[in-house]
Amino acid sequence: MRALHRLGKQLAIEAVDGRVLVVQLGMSGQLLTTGGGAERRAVKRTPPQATAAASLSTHRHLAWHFTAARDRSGALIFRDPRRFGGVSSYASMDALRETAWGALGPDALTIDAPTLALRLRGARAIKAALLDQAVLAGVGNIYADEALFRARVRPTRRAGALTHEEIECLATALRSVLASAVQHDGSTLRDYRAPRGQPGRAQLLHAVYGRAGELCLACRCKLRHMRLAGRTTTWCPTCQRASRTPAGRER
DNA sequence: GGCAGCCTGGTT
DNA sequence: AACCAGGCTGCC
Repeated sequence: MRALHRLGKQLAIEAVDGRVLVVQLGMSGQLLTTGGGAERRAVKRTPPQATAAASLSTHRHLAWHFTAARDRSGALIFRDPRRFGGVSSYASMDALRETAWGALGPDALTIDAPTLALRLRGARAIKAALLDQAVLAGVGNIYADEALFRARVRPTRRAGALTHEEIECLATALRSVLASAVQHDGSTLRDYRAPRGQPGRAQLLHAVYGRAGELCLACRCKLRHMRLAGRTTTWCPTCQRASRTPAGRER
């Protein structure tokens, strides 16, 4: 392998000959690793019950086997119970960038406010815009809700009607929510596992996702939920106001 | 734009 | 049996 690339939720594996495989995990996909020197070290630190939760040996659709010296060979496994994910190939990174990746928006992990402002045009709901990978690449249902909560923007707000201040806040929220999720090995709600098979811990940090009916961590009022852009959407009716708060009122 | 449909499995 | 789930495509 020559290099790894990522744009949004897509991972590109560039081979030595320049050809590229793109992995998209979809809803339930996982990339798991076995063997290699690192696993032995990781196993020592992993409690036995952590691996007993779910069988990671079913629904294995694809595996790449690597050989290396001194018994350090291993494999990379693509596992996807729900089969919404997939792997596709491209002749080169240029070919990928000219086609699939050319249609994606800028990466959400490093989005800045001016760039975000340029992307958020139109009358549709801000949440629908955030979920659109052509607008911004890398935000799914969990982190759209989490970022909107942190930015105190109601998901139904028209994307093109956000104030400069709100966009600034939203860009910062997107970066920090995603960076935190990466740092915590992602959100394991059911299927997802980090490469060594360990569950993520980012779900412990969710302020709104999956908490409809519970109390807002900031204001203690009851979190509401609705269907938006075909997805369950949870928000705080007090913290995330329907329109910009008039000057002089709270913050 | 919204939304059915893709697919499996867990919960109600 | 019906409904729900982390995503995305294609069809109105």
